[in-house]
Amino acid sequence: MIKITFPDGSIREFESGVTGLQIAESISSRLAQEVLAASVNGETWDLTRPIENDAIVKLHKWDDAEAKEAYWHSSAHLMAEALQELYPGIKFGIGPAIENGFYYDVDSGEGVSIKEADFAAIEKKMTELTAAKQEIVRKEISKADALKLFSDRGETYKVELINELEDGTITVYTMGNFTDLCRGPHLPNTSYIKSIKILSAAGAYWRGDEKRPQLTRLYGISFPKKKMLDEYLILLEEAKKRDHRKIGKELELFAFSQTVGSGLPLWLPKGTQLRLRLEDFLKKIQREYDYEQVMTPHIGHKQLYVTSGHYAKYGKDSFQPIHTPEAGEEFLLRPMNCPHHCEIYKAFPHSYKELPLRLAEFGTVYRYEQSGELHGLTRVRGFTQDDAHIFCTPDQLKDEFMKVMDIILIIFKALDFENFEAQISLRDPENKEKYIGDDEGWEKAERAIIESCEAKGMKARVELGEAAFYGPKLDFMVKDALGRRWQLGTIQVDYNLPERFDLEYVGADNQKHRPVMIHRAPFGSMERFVAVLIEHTAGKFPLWLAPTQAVVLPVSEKYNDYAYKVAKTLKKLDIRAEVDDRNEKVGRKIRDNELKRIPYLLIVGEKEAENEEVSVRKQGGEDKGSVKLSTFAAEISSEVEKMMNPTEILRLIQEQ
RNA sequence: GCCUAUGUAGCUCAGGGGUAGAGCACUUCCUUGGUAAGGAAGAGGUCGCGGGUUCAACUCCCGCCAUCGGCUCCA
Repeated sequence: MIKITFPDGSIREFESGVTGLQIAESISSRLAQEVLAASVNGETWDLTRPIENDAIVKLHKWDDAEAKEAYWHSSAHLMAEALQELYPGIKFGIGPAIENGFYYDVDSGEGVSIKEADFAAIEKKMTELTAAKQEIVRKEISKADALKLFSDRGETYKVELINELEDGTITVYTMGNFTDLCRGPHLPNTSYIKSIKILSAAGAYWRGDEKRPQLTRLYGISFPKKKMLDEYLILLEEAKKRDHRKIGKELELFAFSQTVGSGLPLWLPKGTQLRLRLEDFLKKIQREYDYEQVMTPHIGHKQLYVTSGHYAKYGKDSFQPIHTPEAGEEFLLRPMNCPHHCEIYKAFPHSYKELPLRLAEFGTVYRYEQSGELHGLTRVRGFTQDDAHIFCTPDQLKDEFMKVMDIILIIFKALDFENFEAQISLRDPENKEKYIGDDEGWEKAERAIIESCEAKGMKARVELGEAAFYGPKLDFMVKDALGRRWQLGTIQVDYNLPERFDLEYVGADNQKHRPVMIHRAPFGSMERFVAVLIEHTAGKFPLWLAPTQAVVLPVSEKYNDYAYKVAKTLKKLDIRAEVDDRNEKVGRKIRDNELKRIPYLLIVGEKEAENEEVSVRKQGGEDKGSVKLSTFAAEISSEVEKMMNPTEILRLIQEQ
């Protein structure tokens, strides 16, 4: 007999060799139906794998991540089995469970490609296999046997994987005629998988290496109930409606032109208004935090980037130099603002008394992103960073770093970005040559970031090898409508550029010292931030950001003049209003999708026109009745003012 | 850059070797104290761009450009 300890601390005895499924059956038949995987001493196991010794056991139902992983992983195998039947000779790469569903990388052979049109057949075959209720059987095998098994079948990709594994740790899983190299865990049999959808096919390089063959990656998802699949598909549809590219077009925020160039966004009047509001908000915060605004050109002499190290690292993959007609000089479109700001620092000598010096600029930069990488406003070739560079003494670094964290938190709070993830990106210790600068500087910088996060109580994931080539950083990531992660705010410590630009200050000891630099961009870039903001709000912006804050609706043609007068008066008070005039010959009707997103509707008719009033209705909210135009304007202004108050927001954060 | 798909009216999309279609939007008129209102009439397209095949190409073939979903990359 063995002792099984449950999560609630209770202990029960079972025969040695009992399985997770049997334990579930002993508790209740309903649990046995719903359980999908088991954790044994913290490791996820197949439900059918015998437990030989005393163990702590937790049973996982669908809602646990462990259960979903086993479920989708088995689904990936099921898809592979179906593919093996449909495409004889197909070779398999890897096929894991992912955040939403699973994929399998396959090589369908010369001249054979699996396309969207084939999905239905694959789904059908998979469904057949689930109906067959095939047992999924785990087996431990020796490395030699594994190599033989897979090389006999010509599974070159699997053989490569096996070669890297330790003998004695190798397991395979078999279902029907399909056997796959796999660590597991898996479902007991294929009948658990009920509703299946193949979602997309895409190319993916073997082992993520663009020099190696490109396999076909088939993405799919599966659920234990048809209703869950339907709900998921509806969710995807809903997410597509929030796509910033769609809403950006509907609300006339931004556009692209083939003639201007791909990845070069054009900000339309309303989008520009939205963006300027965000910029004003940040400027206001920066005034409180003692930043100074600067302005620098969009191009710089090639030598500037040679000095900064950017040219050596990225010169060939950037927009190529601009040449002058006579002097034969070379200028680059700037890929970043820091070198310019370093030159500002160098323009005058500095005393320790002036530090920290915080130079801020909404600086537009140009980067030649690969054509396949461009994506709406989130990945573009010309964009504006809400950049600032802080030059400080080493002693001031941590304090400055934490102040920048505050700014980012204020912004995320003000815009209700609750679900951000913080990531500390450090150097890859294995590949130090990829980075510029000495070990000591790197270690100091990395320590400063980690300690700041600790001091602020910020939970951050640490990623090795994700640092910028000139220094470690703390990034803030937010998901878009479809769950894709985008990096927004970033804070980067840099001991390196001050060295390269030979930046100095005179200390209290009257000696020259090297300042430390912090690069930071709370929004990241205005383009990407606005994109994510659009997807978060589905284009229904808070009042203070709304591209149009009120729409004026005359009840009939007689009151058109008054409606236009109202809109004009409001605009003078910095409240953006438009007239939706159904009779006006030259006017543009407000699109219905847009109308729903405008916070206030102002209805004007005879009574209002006589008394200089408007009849106010809040979208999706109460009818405020008729009020004086000036009263309405004052109310909106004070509401906007309140929402744009950084000290108030900081107070709110500290209260939590 | 690579793999898959797509490009037809302002928008969403259908179509198909022989003069280009729908719904919504737009214009005019009638009706309307209104939040995707109804009726009637009308206007709107070099079918992404460039070649080729053909008596004839928006449709078939080739190349390019742009876009979607991924991969790689990401200062």
